[in-house]
Amino acid sequence: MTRSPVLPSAPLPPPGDAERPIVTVDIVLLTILDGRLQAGLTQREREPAAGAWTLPGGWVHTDEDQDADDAAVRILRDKAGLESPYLEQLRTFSGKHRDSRGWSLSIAYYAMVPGHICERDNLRFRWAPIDAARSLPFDHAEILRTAVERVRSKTLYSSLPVHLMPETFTLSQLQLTYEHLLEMALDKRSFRRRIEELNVIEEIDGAFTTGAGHRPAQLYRRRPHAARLATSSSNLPVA
Amino acid sequence: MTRSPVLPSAPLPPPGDAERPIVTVDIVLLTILDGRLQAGLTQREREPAAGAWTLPGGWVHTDEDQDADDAAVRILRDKAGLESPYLEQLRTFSGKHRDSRGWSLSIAYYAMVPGHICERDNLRFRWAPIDAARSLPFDHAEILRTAVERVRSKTLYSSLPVHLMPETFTLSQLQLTYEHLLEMALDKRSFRRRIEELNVIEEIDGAFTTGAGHRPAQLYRRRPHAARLATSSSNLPVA
DNA sequence: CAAATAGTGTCTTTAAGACACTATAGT
DNA sequence: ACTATAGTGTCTTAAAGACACTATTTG
Repeated sequence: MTRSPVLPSAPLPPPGDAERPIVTVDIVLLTILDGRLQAGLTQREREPAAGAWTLPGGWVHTDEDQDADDAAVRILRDKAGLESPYLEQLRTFSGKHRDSRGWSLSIAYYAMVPGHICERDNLRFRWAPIDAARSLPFDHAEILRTAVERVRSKTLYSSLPVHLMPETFTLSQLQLTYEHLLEMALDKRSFRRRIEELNVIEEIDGAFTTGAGHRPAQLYRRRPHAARLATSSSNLPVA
Repeated sequence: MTRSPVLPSAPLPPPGDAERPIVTVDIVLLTILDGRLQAGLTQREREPAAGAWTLPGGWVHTDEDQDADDAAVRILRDKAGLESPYLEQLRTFSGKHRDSRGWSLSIAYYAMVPGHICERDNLRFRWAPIDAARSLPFDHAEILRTAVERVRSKTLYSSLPVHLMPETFTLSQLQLTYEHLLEMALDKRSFRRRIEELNVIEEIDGAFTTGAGHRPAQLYRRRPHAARLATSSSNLPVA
């Protein structure tokens, strides 16, 4: 192939800084609370939309963040007091009109934590049932909807919801979590078969629930290899 | 919840332009050629890596692109002469070290076209078998690997590969395309059952292949609703 | 009619769902 | 002994795979 006689409308030097998009990271933080899927929201401190509750987010700090994953971890630490939640990139939302300050771009993530975490009350933070969060500012409602859709569809064939569980849990508790996520009842036998095949949790030898008025249940924990920061390929059905 | 006495390390005004990341779009353009999965590459015109073959990409033009999808469409038009290929966002790659010019961010897409398209030879463009493209500059090899992985895994449960087919095609040709993608043989009966259930292609009434030394084959086409620009949720298994 | 590929019938194997049954704690 | 939930056995149903068989063209 020879040199092109006419150059395609190819990039010349990097665009002037003024034309560079605004780059942020936004996070859909999910948990199960009161038997419902809830999203973590923070209250904005300044314009635009000062005072409004939004998805936790922030600028990418090119001086301190190695990459966008890093920025997401930092933001969750600062805004929700979380140390190592399960975190995975969702997708990037961009455009001229999604933010009044100009052409902007948000690398969106979703994160999952067990219920009853995030109780630092010096934070402007609260949980909201996902149905009550339909009217978030910017395009945050769309980001939330996309994340919930992604999490629900992964729930159908993967072990993603184990990241909503506490350190130790029973199979019945895990099944309840799946049922709250999917908003449908699951068959106990099929559920247990599926989870066992996925091979992501393990029995804790000799550890059982006590004190309930019925037969004690085996306690389980996540297998250690279940990473907290996932690449998008890690929970696919096996080929 | 009351106002926080100590502000979290929250964003102050937007970072100065100099600290904004460099934002590009890169595209993994795929086709089947010579019975193998191949990627479309363009030759870089300037530093860094001038002369090297890379994934087609370019700056986001905040003045003319409505959003990142728009930028991807423009880049494919300019660099590969394509008008409406199937296009879907893959994920965003970012970091301090992926480009020598500084903290950069690439919104990666994958695109799929029928073979024997893109034959404008005033373009610095060529096809390369994906195995021969392991040593692309920047992190383009990783982006390519991620895209191929995504496409292969979607092939297992979706109709994605119909976008690699020409206007009209036979079921045997479609099966061959799946087999080239997955690098495995598929059972004819199961394949036809699956495709029929997906409901994405339709018989062309009375149109058959001719001239081959054997029984003619029914010709098919994509059903019109099969969008060329997909959101990530559109090809999921049904709930 | 021989060769080659298109397309179908149907049996086998595997996975998913339904659902009853047994197990074991607390009261 | 009764209740409530944990956990298992097993039959039924649906999906996937294997593979032989029929169909229809060209030469």
